[in-house]
Amino acid sequence: MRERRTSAQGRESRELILQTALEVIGRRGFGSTSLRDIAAEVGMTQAGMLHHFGTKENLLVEVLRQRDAATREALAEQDGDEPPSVRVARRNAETPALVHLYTNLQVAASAPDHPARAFFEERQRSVHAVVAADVRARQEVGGMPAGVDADTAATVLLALSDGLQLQQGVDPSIDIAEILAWTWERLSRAD
Amino acid sequence: MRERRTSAQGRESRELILQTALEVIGRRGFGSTSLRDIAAEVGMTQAGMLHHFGTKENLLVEVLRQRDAATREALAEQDGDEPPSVRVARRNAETPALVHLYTNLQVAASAPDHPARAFFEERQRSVHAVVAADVRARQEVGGMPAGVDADTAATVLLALSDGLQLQQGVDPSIDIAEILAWTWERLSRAD
DNA sequence: GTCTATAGCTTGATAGAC
DNA sequence: GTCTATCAAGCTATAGAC
Repeated sequence: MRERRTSAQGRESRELILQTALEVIGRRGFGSTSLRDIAAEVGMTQAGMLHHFGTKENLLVEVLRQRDAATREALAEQDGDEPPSVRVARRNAETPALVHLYTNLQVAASAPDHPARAFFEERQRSVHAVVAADVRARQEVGGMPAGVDADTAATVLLALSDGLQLQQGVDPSIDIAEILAWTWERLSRAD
Repeated sequence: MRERRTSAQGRESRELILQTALEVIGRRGFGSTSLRDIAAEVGMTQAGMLHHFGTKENLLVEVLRQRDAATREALAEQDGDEPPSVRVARRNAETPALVHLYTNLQVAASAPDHPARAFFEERQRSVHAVVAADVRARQEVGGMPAGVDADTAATVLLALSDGLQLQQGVDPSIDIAEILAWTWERLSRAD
């Protein structure tokens, strides 16, 4: 029983750290947030946090990993006829801090030797696969013209999502889901 | 004459610094390039460089400013029927370092108090205006259906460009101009 | 206009006690 | 699992000589 309790506490610490990290980054901005800043808010020291995650990048990647898992679950639920890209965008609009973290970390991970690079490579592949599969499924039901290449469409939808998130950093008035839906609608027009 | 010569030398120093900054960032990556790194390659000290630009951000923004000016000139030249977004993408493909710098600096400028924020706000406005005007011009000639809202189309094309650049950081195999042309073609289909 | 020297700060990470 | 203490390194920016 002791082991169980210990392990549960450990899990709670991790949860608290991840959640707080996101909060602080949202408030101070990615570039101005240090491990110390997060630790202070958690009520722990920098060293204490690193005991759980090893490095800063591990910690941040873990935030995104958890979010991705939650997003997959949310997508599994039935919800009208909207494509995944639009549904995810609506969801993300509720958590701007997460979008900020995602964008910043991905850009940093462009460096060939960045520790988070592998995560983003894999993530890009898997997300692309989901979106492309959705397009193909709709083509079989006639919801999307067969003339549209599913992989290209997926690339467009995903890049558009990322680009809108990037632009939103500078111009917060952009409504990402709306623009995505507009684009989706244009792509769906019969040839 | 002395004044003329002095000023000309100053201009040459600035040029050399800007050019070298881009080279070094391309080689080492944005996140791993310090003023010292650039200065070393220029054959000058960090302090010497700051005499010309004041701060690091000023220097980097100046690189983008010059590039923007050159791009505007290039766009003015006649060149087939391709829309500005595609032409610019083809041009950018020749200078990946510049795309890397642009993307990184823009993300960093998302922070509300970042010194480069104003530059990107203004830039976004002006680029949007150019692209939207191009769409409207084509609508008058019949090259683009009137049912397409020009501002929305411009937002899509620009965000798509940015997003593709972002993704290219992780997956260099993406052909940005091709995807943009594909999207442009789909948007141009008559209603 | 360029240099030397350095201030002044922040950072991520580690060692070792408890 | 968490803390204290500290390291080693890095950075931008500035002061002042030349």
